[in-house]
Amino acid sequence: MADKPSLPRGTRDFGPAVMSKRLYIFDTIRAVFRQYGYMPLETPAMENLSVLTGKYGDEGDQLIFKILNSGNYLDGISDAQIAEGAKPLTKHIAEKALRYDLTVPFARFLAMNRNEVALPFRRYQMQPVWRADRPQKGRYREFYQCDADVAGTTSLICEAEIFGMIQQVFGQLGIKDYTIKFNHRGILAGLAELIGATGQEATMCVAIDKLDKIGKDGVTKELLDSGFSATAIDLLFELLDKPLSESDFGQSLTEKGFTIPTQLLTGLADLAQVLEIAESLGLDAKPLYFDLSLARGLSYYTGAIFEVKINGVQIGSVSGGGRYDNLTGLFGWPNVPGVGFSFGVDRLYDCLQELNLFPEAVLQSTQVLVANFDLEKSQPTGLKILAALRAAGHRAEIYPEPAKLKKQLGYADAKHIPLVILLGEDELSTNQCTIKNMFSGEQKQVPMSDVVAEVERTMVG
RNA sequence: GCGAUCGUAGCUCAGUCGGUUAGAGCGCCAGAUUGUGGUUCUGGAGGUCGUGGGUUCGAUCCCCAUCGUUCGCCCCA
Repeated sequence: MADKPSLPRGTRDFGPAVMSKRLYIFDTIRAVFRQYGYMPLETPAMENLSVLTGKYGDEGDQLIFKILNSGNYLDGISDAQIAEGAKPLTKHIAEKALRYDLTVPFARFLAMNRNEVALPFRRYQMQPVWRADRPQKGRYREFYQCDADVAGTTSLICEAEIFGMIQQVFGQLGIKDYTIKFNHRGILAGLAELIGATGQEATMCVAIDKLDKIGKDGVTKELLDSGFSATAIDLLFELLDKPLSESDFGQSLTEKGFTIPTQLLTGLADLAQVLEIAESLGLDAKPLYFDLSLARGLSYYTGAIFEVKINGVQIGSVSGGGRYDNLTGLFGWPNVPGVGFSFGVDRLYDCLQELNLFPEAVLQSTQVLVANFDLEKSQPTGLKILAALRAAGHRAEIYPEPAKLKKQLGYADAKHIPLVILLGEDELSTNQCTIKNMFSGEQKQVPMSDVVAEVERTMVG
């Protein structure tokens, strides 16, 4: 036997059954993005390495998949350079790399096309990204991101509309019980200022973000290790102590006699306005929760941040995003603000699977199979019916070789084909055909001229 | 980058305290049933037990290495 083929670790094939379900999710999301005026964008799988490095921090740079130069990539490399080790050598032998996310390529695109894009520019992008990470549960080295961003506006309408898109996508996918948690980086920065840790909000945020994972003691330890004072940490937890809403939070701070930092006030005002716009848009306020402990890891967020969790399943957040001030600055186009979010398709898939929310129709590839008893005799009629069904817009196929009926029906069964048209001598001689419903087992003889109409009637019922 | 875990049929896994010919379920193919699938029964195909080395009279089993898997930490989606 030849060597068994295998896949690089952290990558997957998506077979037809899985793909059908994935496409259902992609199609739903795409339709909603378009409805909100977002335009499609695709960028190359590979970027110049210099575009990607330095954007994700040291750890991120390590996780970028580099592409070895073509030809003799050691040409012009001196022994001294080799002696320096792998890291400094990388940029000489690998000039290209696989994209690590969709945000940086988007920023690169904007900077390169700044004279052509009309701001505010809304784009969505659904493509795979690659990370040279160590795979584990729910983490892959190739996975899809579904991003939608709008660049060039500070309007809070965008934030509210993102909540709208999330609600619409979830509504269409049949997900009812979910929570959209939101917070604001200004509030977190203000919080840091209040506890006398100005400038250290990044460390603070990373720690807070883990609150529900490692608990209060874990966070305390991590902050102490990072050099926060015990009094600052106590104060932090006092402030974090579960305010009900963003307005209650502001109020409770005033009652406790704190002088509220400006950026905190701005954050609170922003969030209040987002909620107001959301209400005007007719959004459901129930899933929206202000959560002061939400921090999100990504450091480039500067305004509102949010994250979506589906309740009742043990799966992390399925969507998240936020506002940032300076998307394209690294590519030489300063002061372009933006806000964006993305859906985690793989996790959404797991949720729908667990909640059993994929519609039966998603699994059906072909709607009608034309079967035959004697291919030679029934072929002309079969092809005619096939063409008529396709012309009427139905997905139809003919069983292409002579085989026992048992096998043909088994094929229909395996492929979840709901209707089978049987063509044998009896049918041909009376100019009729038999339509079999594979779910109920019912059969019906109809005249050839009525086949399409009967198929349509059966599919509706 | 660190720490574990597991590699036996297409899939999920048993098993041999080291001993002739390595098993089951599911799946696949065929028949029972030459015009009827998803149920049932019968039969069949399919494995150098991840790879390389060592110990041994003898290794799928013990030891070492290597590759791969899965999971936790870091980080992240």
